[in-house]
Amino acid sequence: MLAKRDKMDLQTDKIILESARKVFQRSGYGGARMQEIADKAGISKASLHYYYRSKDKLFQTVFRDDIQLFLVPLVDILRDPSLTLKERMRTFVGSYIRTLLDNPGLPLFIMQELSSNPERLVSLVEDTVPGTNPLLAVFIRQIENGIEVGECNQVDPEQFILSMISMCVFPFVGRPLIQLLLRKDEQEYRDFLAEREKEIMEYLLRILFSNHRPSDVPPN
Amino acid sequence: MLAKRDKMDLQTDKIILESARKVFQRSGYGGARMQEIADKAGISKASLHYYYRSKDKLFQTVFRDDIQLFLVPLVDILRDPSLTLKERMRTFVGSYIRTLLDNPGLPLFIMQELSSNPERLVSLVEDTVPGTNPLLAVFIRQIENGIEVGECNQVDPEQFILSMISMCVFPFVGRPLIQLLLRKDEQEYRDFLAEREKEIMEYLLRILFSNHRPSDVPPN
DNA sequence: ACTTGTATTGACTAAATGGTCAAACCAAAA
DNA sequence: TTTTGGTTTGACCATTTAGTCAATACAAGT
Repeated sequence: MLAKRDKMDLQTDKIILESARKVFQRSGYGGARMQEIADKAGISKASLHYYYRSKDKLFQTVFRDDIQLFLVPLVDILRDPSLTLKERMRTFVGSYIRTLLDNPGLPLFIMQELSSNPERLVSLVEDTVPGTNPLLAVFIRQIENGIEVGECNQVDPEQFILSMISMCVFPFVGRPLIQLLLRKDEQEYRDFLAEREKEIMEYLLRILFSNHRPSDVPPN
Repeated sequence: MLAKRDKMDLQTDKIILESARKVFQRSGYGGARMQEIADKAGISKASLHYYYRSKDKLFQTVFRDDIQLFLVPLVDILRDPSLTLKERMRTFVGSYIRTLLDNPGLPLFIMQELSSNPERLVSLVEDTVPGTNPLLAVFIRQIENGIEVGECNQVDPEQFILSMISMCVFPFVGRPLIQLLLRKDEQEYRDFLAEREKEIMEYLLRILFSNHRPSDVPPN
């Protein structure tokens, strides 16, 4: 009775989504078991099906939420027209690493499912991110402009952006392996990732601005 | 009869491993189906069990091979004592991107399985890579040395190495998503990745050597 | 107290899945 | 030709899994 009330207050369907998210993230769609999700949510498997008719429906809901969580900050920052080049980079790196510190399992899950079922990509991504077309256009334009006026070094804008994303995301995707290579425990690795924001920015500035020196990080 | 001979010549167990690799890479351990592996290898499920007694045994074999393929070049280059700093970086990036171009699905598979079953990590990785201890020691020492003598910029060696690995590996892990963002088809993306080797080296040199200018790429 | 609409579950089903086995197959040795 | 050894498979089994359903519990309105 009390238990039931508690669940009601916490919204059973939200609890289910949280449990499902964990199980799907760890095992993928094929490896996930409805029973395990039900157990983790503290309900029966029948109740689980009462809320979400099928495994597929449940997965769709979880995946849609996750891909949105993963893409929205990226997209918003990448094409915000009011940001300068340096601001855009700094905002992206900071915001992204913070998002991922809160959801460490997110990228690997999305990559795995997208890779094993690429068809879902088109419909869901274009569903989540309206107007995919000019996603990187603003960013690329800014870099090209910087090169033209001689402020920036010659870089391929696409390669540069991919490098920025790589440096932010990969430490979360490859976490177990890197953690072993660097011989760090959970807490040490978290600290290492938090430190990483500053370090990445430093790298990006050095790549892009040949006259950049460590001292001119704080201003701007 | 002919079919059977063909299979014999090509070593049935090798065919099985190739099929299993593909299925495991796409679906993970939990999502993979023995029937699908058998079908892809052109044999019956019973034959599949004749060669590899259980799904677990088959997976172990595939995974062991893959993690070796993934780690050996990394390890060998990272601690080869005869390489200079720049040589080490150049060799690593070149060799690694080429390895991954031949096995694009490798990193994501390893990351996924390592993440859902981290215990396997310790035993298998330390099994595959003997003496994990001084893996990054040589590399880190070289960077620290370069900083001391004023040749290199101030960087955290661990963060720098992680960035190098990230830029090489992530484009393969995040392939479907990035391919969509950059609007490239298969061939365009392959070309993009092949180009990437030069671009990454340029970035790494700029990060590490403040006096580096685009012109001094070719010599050493 | 009775009704009503929602939430919950134990028991069940049908299909899928990993795994087994005896029988058949086949090339090469005897 | 017969035997022998490894190879292959159809049929089968036990277990697991997603999904169903009738029965129950329960809070709220009447």
